[in-house]
Amino acid sequence: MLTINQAARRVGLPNKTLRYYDEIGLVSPPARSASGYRLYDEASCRKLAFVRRVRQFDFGIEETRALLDLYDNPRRTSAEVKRIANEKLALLDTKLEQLQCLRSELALLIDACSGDRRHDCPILDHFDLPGSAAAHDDR
Amino acid sequence: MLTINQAARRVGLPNKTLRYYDEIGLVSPPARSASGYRLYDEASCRKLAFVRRVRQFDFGIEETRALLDLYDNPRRTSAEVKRIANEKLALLDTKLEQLQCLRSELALLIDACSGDRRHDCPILDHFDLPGSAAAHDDR
DNA sequence: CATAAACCTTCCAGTGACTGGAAGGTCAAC
DNA sequence: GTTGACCTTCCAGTCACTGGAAGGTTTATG
Repeated sequence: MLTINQAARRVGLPNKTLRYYDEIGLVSPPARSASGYRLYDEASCRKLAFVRRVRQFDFGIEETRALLDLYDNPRRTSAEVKRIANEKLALLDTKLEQLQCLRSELALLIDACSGDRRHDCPILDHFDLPGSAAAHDDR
Repeated sequence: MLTINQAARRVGLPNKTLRYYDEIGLVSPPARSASGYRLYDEASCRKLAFVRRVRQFDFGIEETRALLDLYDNPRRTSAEVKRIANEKLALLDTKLEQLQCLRSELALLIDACSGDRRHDCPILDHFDLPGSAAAHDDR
């Protein structure tokens, strides 16, 4: 049985996070020592590592809990898991698309920017309101 | 002069966010009515829209504040802005790389998953601890 | 002029997923 | 036996809002 810091090192999470996961009932240590120390076994460490991996994939805590339930439940079918994973993949794709769009816009702006001591800057101009140029130009 | 909801509609942000930006001193309305209503003018709307765009690029509030200071300050050089934008671009690239990595991993797992009524699932197996197989196999 | 609705105000609480710190108990080494 | 590393709980803070309650104001209509 591992104490909290040993388990934390083993699975690569901060001990505060393990306490938090215990608190919210996501992964609780299977035992406590006589003096109240959390004691993690192999199975709970695997769950923690599982949670860490799932979290890296940007699943929220409740999604992670659902996945963990499936992981825990030997009667779950792979179809259930696949459905959840597919939903997440779609979300991930949307996010990626948005980020890529931002990335290329920002890169374009940087390209357009002289980066010298001049005071006009296409980066800042770009962030302006549509129609605010009119406020400058038309009045 | 626009009231808070008019300004909010104009720049495409919730009125709560405008109040929040006022509270933290990011963008404050230039005036209040006799009865205390926030009154936004053209310039403050432009700043709000600027902030919205910048936030879409995933800059934090303090980065946004820095950018807004530059936007506000006619003596800033484009070099300053370019430096900040370049830093952000690098961050964005890192984030994109990580997400793409996650995406392809997840896609592979979904591919490998039978998605039927069977109980073994490569998606779940994948999230397992490295070395946990040993715990199953070796004991 | 009364009233209803649609606004506006401030203040307080909650979100998600932790993170930090204080106050205090426990354990291993020298 | 005392230092120092570790453990506990509890409370507060983070970020960038978001929601709601309680109450004041403005506008439109009867």
